[in-house]
Amino acid sequence: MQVKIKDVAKLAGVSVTTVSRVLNGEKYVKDDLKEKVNRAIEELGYAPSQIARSLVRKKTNLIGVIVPDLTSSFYSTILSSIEEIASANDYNLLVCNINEDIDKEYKYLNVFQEMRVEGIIIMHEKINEQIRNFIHKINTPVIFSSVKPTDQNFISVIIDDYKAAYEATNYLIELGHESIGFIGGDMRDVTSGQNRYSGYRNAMAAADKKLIYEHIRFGDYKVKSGYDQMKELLNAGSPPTAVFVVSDDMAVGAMNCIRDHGLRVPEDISIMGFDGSQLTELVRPTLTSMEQPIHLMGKVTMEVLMKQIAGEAIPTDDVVLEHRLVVRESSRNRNAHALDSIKKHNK
Amino acid sequence: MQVKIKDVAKLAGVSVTTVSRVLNGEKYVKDDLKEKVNRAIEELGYAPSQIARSLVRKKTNLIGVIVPDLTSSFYSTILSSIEEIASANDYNLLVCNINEDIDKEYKYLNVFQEMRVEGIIIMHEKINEQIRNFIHKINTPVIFSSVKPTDQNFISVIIDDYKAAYEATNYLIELGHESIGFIGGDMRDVTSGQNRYSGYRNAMAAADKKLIYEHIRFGDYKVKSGYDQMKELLNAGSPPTAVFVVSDDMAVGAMNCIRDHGLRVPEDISIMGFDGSQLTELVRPTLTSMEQPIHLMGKVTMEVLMKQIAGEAIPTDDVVLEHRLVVRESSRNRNAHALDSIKKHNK
DNA sequence: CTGAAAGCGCTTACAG
DNA sequence: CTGAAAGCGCTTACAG
Repeated sequence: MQVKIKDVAKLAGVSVTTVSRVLNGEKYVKDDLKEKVNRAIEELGYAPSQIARSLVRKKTNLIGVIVPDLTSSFYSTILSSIEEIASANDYNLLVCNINEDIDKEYKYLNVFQEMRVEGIIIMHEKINEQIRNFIHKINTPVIFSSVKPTDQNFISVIIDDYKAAYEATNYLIELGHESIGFIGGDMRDVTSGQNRYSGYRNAMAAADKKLIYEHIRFGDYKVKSGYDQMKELLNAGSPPTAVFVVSDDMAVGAMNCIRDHGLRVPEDISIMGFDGSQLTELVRPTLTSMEQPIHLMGKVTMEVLMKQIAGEAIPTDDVVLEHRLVVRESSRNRNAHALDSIKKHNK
Repeated sequence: MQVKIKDVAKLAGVSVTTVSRVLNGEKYVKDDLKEKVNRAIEELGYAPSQIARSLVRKKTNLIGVIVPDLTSSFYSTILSSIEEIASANDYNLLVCNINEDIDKEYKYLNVFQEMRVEGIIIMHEKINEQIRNFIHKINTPVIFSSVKPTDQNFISVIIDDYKAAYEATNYLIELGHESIGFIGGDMRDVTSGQNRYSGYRNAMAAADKKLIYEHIRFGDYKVKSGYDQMKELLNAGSPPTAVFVVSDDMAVGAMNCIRDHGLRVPEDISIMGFDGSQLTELVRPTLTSMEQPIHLMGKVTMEVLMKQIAGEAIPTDDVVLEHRLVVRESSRNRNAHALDSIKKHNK
């Protein structure tokens, strides 16, 4: 039922070759023929089939993207940035939301292969053996964004999570805090689990602060787990005066928990988040956070992937972007706490 | 370089027809041949080209989705829900983020046509003449989700925005509020602009409350505009004791503004949001909101679209889902305000 | 500058 | 149960 190139050719009184030439903007078509063809196209409302075209050109202009959770502000911001660059370069995005479902990921990876996507972007690192093998087997460029799986053969666009966590912790130490709690991520995640935890521990060690294991908890990056872990932390004897939380979502949950327990941020407890999500400016008090360049991360991911596809200088190393500490209302000097206590005492 | 069906046939020592039969799970293939073929597929790591398959079957399994803003929690939740149903039915999503760029939408619509998507989902209603004509011209099913353009020929999955806004306003009236402000959306939007405003006005009229035009402002649904509009509203003489804000994002902005002005929610001003986004539970005080069934909306959108594609009973009318008032901490009885004032006075 | 023909990688009648 | 052949809607050498 769809009108095809043959119909256009017939109406214009030329060969399909000529129509194809006009379609692809080739020179060497006489103006009058070109005009006839364009009129026929217009009249029939013809749009060339990208499917047929892909088959012969062996180029689909498709990129497959695997997102862990579309409803997360962090990932959807990266995705939106990827989409912007893709669209500007005539690439289209096939989007898969896996929601913890590793089988769905494998299924989608197969779909990507069948669709002959030109490149694949993956935004999580919990890849299993099956997926690892699959990625190695297909000869489609794959790039990881915001995460780095253990496998050295994959390239990633990331920040230095260890260093960022170290600096975040150090900032709290410099504020004069002695006991600094930690709410980490999934320790199966190298990037956001292990590296951030190491950064915290080493910063504490370097400053001769001892780790209090009741002040160290692990969540799943989401708001609710931040709330739940903070609750455990508050119930564990004397709470810390500052907590470094490795995602802004969890940090917001932690702040809510503190508030619901009748304590105040930052007067009683300082909170430091991680990511630089929209939430930081939204909540009250606003959230101090070790920020990732989220938008840039998506942009660079897509740009590097396009280079890989073009066969240009394939980066052999990860692309490491700059993190940035943004101080807002949720953190303050330990001395301020002391003053507050005095004030309270004098009341 | 990609291995193709011919390679599999050669290795298995059968015809491509037989390979195709095995691939498509047809009966009438002897077990031993089937096994040979499967072994060859395995050995070569063969994955059939969906491109070639689409061309002959005239079926792409592709759905095009146009999202106004991927980073918005409202749209990304709908999208995630659409993706869930699509994926379960072997449909893949081509996602376009337009970010207010109407030209990008038109461009993408053309891409959708060239990609021969089987259906199109659009989540915004500011469609212009060009887009309207285009949608009418192509014979691909189109469905609108969460919005309803003026054009009667398109079908939408929505809530009754007028009624929802009426009830939201009425709830504030029942709480005893006399002066109820309003922060609306874009009046060029029928669904979320005009209908919600009408609901507010008629509810006020029905209760004999007079409209105070200094208490009526319009934003763009985003947090910042909620903040800005609330500021204007607070500066306009005596502020209202309650404000109905037509998006949760704006409502959060409004709450922050109130707080930054040294006033409290809900003690001084009650706030009612709209949408039922994740933010409602995240912010403190938690946000009372007239909620849309966001997740269901995405699900139903995709389900109805699949029916349209299958040519089954095409719905001639919009699908109207139920809204729901969820009361949280940001709203309270006007009497409570009075009591608060007295308390303050007696201090 | 223009067109006939081959081919992209599959599926599907058709014949056996 | 199996295979040769035509065809899906394009593009691209090739020849003129």
